[in-house]
Amino acid sequence: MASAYELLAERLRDSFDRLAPGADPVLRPSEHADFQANGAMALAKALGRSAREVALEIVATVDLEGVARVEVAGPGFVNITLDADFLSQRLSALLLDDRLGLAVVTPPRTVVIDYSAPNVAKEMHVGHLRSTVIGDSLARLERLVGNRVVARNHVGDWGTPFGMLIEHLLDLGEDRAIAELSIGDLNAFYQGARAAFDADEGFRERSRARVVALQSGDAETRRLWRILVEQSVAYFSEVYAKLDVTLTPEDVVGESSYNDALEGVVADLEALGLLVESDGAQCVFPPGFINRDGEPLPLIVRKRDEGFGYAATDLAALRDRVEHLGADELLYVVGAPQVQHLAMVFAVAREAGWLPDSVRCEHVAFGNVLGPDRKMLKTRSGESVKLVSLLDEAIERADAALIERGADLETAARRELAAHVARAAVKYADLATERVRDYVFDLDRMLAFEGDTGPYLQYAHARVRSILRRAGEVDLATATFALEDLSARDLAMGLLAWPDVVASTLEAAAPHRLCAYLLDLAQRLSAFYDACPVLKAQGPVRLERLALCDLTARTLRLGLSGLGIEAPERM
RNA sequence: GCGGCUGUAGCUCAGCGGAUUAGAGCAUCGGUCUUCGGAACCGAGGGUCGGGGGUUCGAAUCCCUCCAGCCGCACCA
Repeated sequence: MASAYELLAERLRDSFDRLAPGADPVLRPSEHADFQANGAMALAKALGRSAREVALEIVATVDLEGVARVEVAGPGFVNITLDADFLSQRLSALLLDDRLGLAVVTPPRTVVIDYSAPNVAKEMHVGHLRSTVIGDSLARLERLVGNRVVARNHVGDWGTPFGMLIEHLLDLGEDRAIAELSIGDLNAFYQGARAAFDADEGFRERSRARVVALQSGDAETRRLWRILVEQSVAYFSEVYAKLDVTLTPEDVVGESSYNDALEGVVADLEALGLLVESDGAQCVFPPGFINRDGEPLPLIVRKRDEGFGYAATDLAALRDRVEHLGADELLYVVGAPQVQHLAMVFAVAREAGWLPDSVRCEHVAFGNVLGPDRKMLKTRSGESVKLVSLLDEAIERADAALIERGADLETAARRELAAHVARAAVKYADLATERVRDYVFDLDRMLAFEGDTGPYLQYAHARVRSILRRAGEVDLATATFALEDLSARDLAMGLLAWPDVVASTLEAAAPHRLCAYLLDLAQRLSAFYDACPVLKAQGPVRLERLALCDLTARTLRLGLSGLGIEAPERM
């Protein structure tokens, strides 16, 4: 089923097209009408006629019989107001639709989403929060519209630090090292290794030798390395569970997975004539990238010491995703500082023919999480903050808030609810502002149960669910929608917007649009049941109101699920 | 130096190919309803949309320029 928006857009395009082939209207929701269509001014110019005349002609020719009323509103635009019957029909259709009007993409597209990407034997910190939460929301939404999602957790499991980490593991003894890693004390482990490396020349030498052994495939070294990887991945899984994120160990495809493909990347670039030697390194110079001296900037594929840089790994991963996974879309949920690097990787991949124009490839960049001082979030001692400790603190505070509000629950149930609320608070705060901006991590603000927060949305849902529970078993399918009260009509318009919001959110890879929509919907809901008592009403009016409540509850729940946020029945 | 991102109400932020009076949340003030869960609703005050130019009938939005903050600019990923 096409959304009301799509239907209007199509009819309008027909009308514009009749006046001037190829003319394209802009349609958007408006405060002054249900929708506003712009573009008559441009059309008038192209035709050499007056804007008003053209607008009148649009009104006369657009075929919205039985759908909407169109009227001239200003020099370059027209207002569109949906007919009550049409609205009512639409709502009735939604009642029978689990997806609330959301169309399934056919045929499904394969969307590869690269997100989270923590480092082995290194603590997850708030920087990983953003990639993980944003990536997971996009993954959930892509699945919701019927696309096939391949999550790739590009874990940092290779490179020179592993010489040092393996030697440290041996110094501690395997059992103790595993014990340290398995309780999630990755900071202590990593810093222990770092300290030994900085202090002890002998350790440094052993580390260097160990890197060589690792890279040459020495069996015992590989075994030790695997311990580090497995312990870390197990720990990451615990964090993902605590965050309620859909990533699994199967999604972990670390940097090392591409080792065997790196030679091929270099050889193929060479064969394509793209490879240039510069200062002993093998480079590609994609056009348009300049260094600080105004000279072309290289993407270093192979270093002077014959080692491969991360550009080679990224290129190998990209090839794999297009050639073997059959990606139609590649999304890289990676921090904003990597813009130039990724732009260069994409440019080289396009040049090499590894990334066809038909494949959408996007760096889903995001800004930093800041502390109250508006600088990068750090502990008092200057270390980065452990992600789990932030989550644990959020849960404690949510629990305290529930107790304070007199939550009538067993302890275990209350603790579980607190975890739901805490996740909602943290995730919503992360998702609700435009990705590329930095934001301040402030638990007080996030956990407020009023205003623009995750818990508020959960509350709105729980409250409307409570009304529906009290109403008992009712057959809503027979509801009809008169929408006599303005607040009911506003709510209905909000419900109809759902599919378009999802589409727009995915198009821009911008979950904050969905956040804004859900908040707006919750506000329309409040206004509605303030003005329209549900359970006190009788007959068809009661049925209509119950149906609106039901649709809103389902939209909130489904929308929150797309953000990775649970919608509890009670709270 | 070059490039990128950010700059909108006291605070936190929306504003998605230009369009009617620039919106929301928090905070402040006032009001409503003998509360279908008040974690409510309605309203008011509060804005040189960083500054300045330009394009346009019309600019927070497009172009140029300047200012401020952050980030990146060859072998660590």
